[in-house]
Amino acid sequence: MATIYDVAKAAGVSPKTVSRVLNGDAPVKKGTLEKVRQAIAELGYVPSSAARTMRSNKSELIGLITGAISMTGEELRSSGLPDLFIVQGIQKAIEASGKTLLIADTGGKSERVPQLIRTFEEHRVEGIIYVAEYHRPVDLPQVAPGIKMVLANCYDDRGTPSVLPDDRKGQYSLVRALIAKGHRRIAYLSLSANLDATRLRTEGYRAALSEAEIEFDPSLLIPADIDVPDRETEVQLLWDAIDRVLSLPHPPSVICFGNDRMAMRAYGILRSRGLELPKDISVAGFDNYRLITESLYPSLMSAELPYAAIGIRATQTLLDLLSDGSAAPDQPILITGPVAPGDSVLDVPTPITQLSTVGRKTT
Amino acid sequence: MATIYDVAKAAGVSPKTVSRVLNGDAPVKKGTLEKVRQAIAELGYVPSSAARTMRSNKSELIGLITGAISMTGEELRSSGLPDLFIVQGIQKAIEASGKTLLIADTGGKSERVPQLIRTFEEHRVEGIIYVAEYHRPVDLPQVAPGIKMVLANCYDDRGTPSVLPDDRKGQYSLVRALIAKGHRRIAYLSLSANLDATRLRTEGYRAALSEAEIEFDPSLLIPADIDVPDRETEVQLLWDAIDRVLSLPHPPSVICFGNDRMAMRAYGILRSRGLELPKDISVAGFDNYRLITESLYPSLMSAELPYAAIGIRATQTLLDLLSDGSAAPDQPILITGPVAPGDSVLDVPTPITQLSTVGRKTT
DNA sequence: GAGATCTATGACATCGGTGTCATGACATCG
DNA sequence: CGATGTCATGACACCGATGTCATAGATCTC
Repeated sequence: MATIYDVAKAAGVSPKTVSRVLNGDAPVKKGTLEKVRQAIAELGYVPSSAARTMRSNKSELIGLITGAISMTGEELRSSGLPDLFIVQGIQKAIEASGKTLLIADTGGKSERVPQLIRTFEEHRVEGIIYVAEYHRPVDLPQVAPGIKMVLANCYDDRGTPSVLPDDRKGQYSLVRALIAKGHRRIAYLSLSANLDATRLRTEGYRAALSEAEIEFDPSLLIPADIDVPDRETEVQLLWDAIDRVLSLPHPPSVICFGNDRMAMRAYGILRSRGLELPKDISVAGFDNYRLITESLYPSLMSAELPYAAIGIRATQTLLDLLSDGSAAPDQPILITGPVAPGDSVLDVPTPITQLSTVGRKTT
Repeated sequence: MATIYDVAKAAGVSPKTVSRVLNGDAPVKKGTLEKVRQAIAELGYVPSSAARTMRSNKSELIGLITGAISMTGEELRSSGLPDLFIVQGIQKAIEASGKTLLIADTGGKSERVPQLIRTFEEHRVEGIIYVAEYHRPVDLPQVAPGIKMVLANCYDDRGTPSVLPDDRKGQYSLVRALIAKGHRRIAYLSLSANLDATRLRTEGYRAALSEAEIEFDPSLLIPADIDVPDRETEVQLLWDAIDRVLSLPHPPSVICFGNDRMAMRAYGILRSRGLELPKDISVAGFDNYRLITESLYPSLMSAELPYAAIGIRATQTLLDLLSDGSAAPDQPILITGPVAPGDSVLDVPTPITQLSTVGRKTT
């Protein structure tokens, strides 16, 4: 591969002049410029970023650690591919900044993270973004001083800058939309109860209820997606949970599910019980995983967490840290998303007079 | 960040000796070794890959060009995420080789490819893998001599080494499995007719039929997934195609779809016509996109193209080219996959005596 | 015991860019 | 017209590794 010396020789100038042409950091005579340009083109010269990095001590590299790529196969998660959307957002934002992204995948094994960080350190990345597969706390090894770090979809107790989905507000907005459509008996079959997301979403669910003066009914709230290995058990759990809320003396008019996949399964389960959607029962999902929400019939109403935006925001946070050395945010940055409409939720015509009454009866 | 000189000074030896400790390429006295090791640990020294690359002219970098990451959002493709699985396979294989992967995403804009290649050239990657989003011909710009290239899920007319899914065999195996279950009237609602995949799969479909001495009936073969912008039209096309085959004087007992998403939609359409699955009509998909095949009820039978394996194979091909300079394969390497069983296909009890008769009547 | 061989280490040059400083050719100014 | 400034360019050192070669001792050989 041609070097700057080859170009210099071919153009009959010094390497430094070629450098000036490349970087435009000093005036070069028109004729010289032409000669150099031509030599570059003829030799197919491409400058070496390794040499540049060495001289300038700036790599223009950003490291990204994720499990998103490797996790799409066998262990396909139920919620869609949130971390992949985050990676997508990061990708876009980095590209716009002109830096280069090094992506390392954990392959699902967090014990490999130190090794990945080590590789990044060897390449002298300027910053690292760590993307978690779901909203959770993490405990990462310290990185070399001078390398900035930002967490996406996760947080630690060390004050590392962090960007998180606003699960609380997501569920709040969804339930609020259901109430606006006239629903008062709203069941919530959530994900596993020990997830941060579930805790926050439950808060949002209750906040929306209380705002509408609907009393919270514990029998309408069931964690129905405990992490079990096989699909059979998963489906049984869901089936059972649906059965429980439908058998209540005062059954719900709408069921919210912890994610779109649960809702998709529920379509089959509800129909096999002879219920028509959304006439007999309304359904709402979570994540707005479009493959599901838009392909199902009727289309599924769902709360969307803007994962791409999380990635973009995390990248911006990092780039800010790198450029103006601005102070790191000391609180997690929360990103909120819209509610995706869908035909899976019935508009319940509720006369205003009845509305408050029903609300009280329901309790 | 500490350099090898800092370590040398701290340990009271020459930089070269530190280098020897790092690379183990020459004997070092035990005492010296200890001193150097300790200095490295104390200073948190990590060697600079930029400097190494410069000296050795070996970057240990592999470039990957794909649209997989950016294409998971809005323009979610109907077939699942084949290219993402390929990327996943590549990721795994590269990692095992000890090299580092640079991932660049086209963002769906192929005109950006030259720019991405340029970036890779600056980083002096040793090889580039190009992953296409679906099985198709490509025409990529020439890369700098010395950089090897391998195509995954695509091919060109320049003899660039290429790894492809065996679409022909995939559909062949699927139809063969259907025939083994006793089906003789097999409809095929394919993807757009001008795709390589469709051409090859149709070949496979016909090969399986002819092997079983079932005459090919053109009215059972309908391209039903023309690329249209809106979902409404897509669904209408599918609805119409299903209608056409079901209205035939001799309707099919099973319908194959061009991908799992079409099959998923068909579930709703068929049911809304009062048909029960799989009692009244059997259904088969393509891709074995697990999120769909395993979540649907009944679970969907589907042909699987092992995309991860394509990625792994492409990587191996590239690594081979890099190491022993072995000759590039002059024919595309075809990767075949299994048929995923599912409850969407009914076992048709067919007495052997009847079998051949039915087969002949069908024609 | 003198020369040959091996062991452990260091001096130095080099990879490909770029920052610093010097220099020669003009242009400008008092 | 000599002093000063600007423009265009080049010489040289340096970034952080490592290959090459040299060398001082230690060990071996006949």
